[in-house]
Amino acid sequence: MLTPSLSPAVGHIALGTARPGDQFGAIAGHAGLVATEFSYKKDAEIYGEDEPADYVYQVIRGAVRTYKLLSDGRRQIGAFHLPGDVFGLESGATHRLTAEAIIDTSVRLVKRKSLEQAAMTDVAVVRGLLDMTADSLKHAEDHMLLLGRKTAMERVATFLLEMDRRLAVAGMMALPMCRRDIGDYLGLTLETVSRALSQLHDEGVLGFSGARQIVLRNRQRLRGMDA
Amino acid sequence: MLTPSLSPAVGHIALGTARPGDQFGAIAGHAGLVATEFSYKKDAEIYGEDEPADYVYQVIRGAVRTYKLLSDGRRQIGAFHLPGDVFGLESGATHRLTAEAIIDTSVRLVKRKSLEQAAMTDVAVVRGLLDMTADSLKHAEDHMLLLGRKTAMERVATFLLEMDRRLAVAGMMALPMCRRDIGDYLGLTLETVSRALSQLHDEGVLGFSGARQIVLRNRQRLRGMDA
DNA sequence: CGTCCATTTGAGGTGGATCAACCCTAGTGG
DNA sequence: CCACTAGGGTTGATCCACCTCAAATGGACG
Repeated sequence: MLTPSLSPAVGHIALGTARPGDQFGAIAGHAGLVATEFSYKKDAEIYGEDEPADYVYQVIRGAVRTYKLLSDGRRQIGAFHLPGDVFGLESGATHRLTAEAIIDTSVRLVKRKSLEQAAMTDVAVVRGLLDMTADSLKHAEDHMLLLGRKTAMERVATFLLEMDRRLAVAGMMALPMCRRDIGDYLGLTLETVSRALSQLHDEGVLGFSGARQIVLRNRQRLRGMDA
Repeated sequence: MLTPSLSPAVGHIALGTARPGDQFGAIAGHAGLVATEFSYKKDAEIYGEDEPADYVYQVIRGAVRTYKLLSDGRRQIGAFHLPGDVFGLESGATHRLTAEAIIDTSVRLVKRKSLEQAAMTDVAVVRGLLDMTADSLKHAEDHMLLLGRKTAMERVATFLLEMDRRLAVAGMMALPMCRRDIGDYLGLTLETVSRALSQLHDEGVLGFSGARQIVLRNRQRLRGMDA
């Protein structure tokens, strides 16, 4: 992992200007918490599985994938983290997934120690951490249902609706990730993802302008497909 | 859902005798928290998906499954809860999975409101809730890898090692759940689970004394199979 | 304009699902 | 105490959704 403190891109800013809806909101107001900014190039590792969890991160710009690997290289992406999302929050001492920048990405990070310090005296801080962890758990529970029981088409429909909700601007979404990432998120191969998207395109449910620029033309239909 | 307060089986006990390793440990010491005991018959629903989350539960005796359903009845069990385990802990207002007793089961429960009250003033309580939620998240992350990327045999091997760790006594485990439950936990059919177990039996990796009494004869081999 | 990688599309294979008996065993009632 | 029954479990045969392997196409960038 790159060491943030050695980077020329580092700057120090005080947390305390929480925007509405900011996931850092609950902890941002705490005096004394200092956030550092840092940037990662496409495909750069932010932290590795089982590495010490010394920082907590928030995406400012770009996109991050967190995943687990099996010994033979099979990969399961647990979540995509988009601007505003917090990731890398752990209860134990180490990270349980690897985090990588999907595209050039900027993150804000705070020292885990200082967060623990703040949490020791401020109930609102711990409460904020609890809510963020509970959000991750909710996502994981929904995703277990998808991975264990949904068909390929249902998985892709669910994915499209999730991404539409999280990153659509003006009815259009620009996916940061490739087909292989989508497959590894949905428990499918990249070919199966591609075929499902092609079929949805043929049926007029979505439109492409470039493989990663997608506009949903029939959300209702898609909701009906996600089981 | 049955209403605990109407049950004849109800009794009131003060939390405060935390055993070492008790998952309730961090919150049990808090003065004023009252736990109620309650029992459920085999297959009884403890709470339903989207019902108000008014209580948090701990298994005393028996076993609980928590699951999500798709509209056509496909089911994904997210976790099995065994004696000592806490379940039903939510950040939002409602439960996100359904909970059912697998066999006759006793639970301890505390009012969510009183927990929130305690959490408001006591950092240790929130911290306890955070740690328990983080444990659930860790399990969910591991399970996503299993559901998305492991083969049937790898899933069953992982399941056996998990149950061995959690409920083996004297090298033997008594599974409380049927093959269908195991399948719905692992994202497989009950037939596939049965075939995998039979194969492991034929290979001498495990022994049966009744379909649900299993003894692992070669844990190392099993660990090698769980990928 | 050419190169490279992502994506699409095609053809064929397969792991696990489905459908269908059959078997075991715990529980029940005679 | 044993025959009967029902529900859980096993096993077999077949099917098919998705994977694998392979090739063609396309789009971004130098």
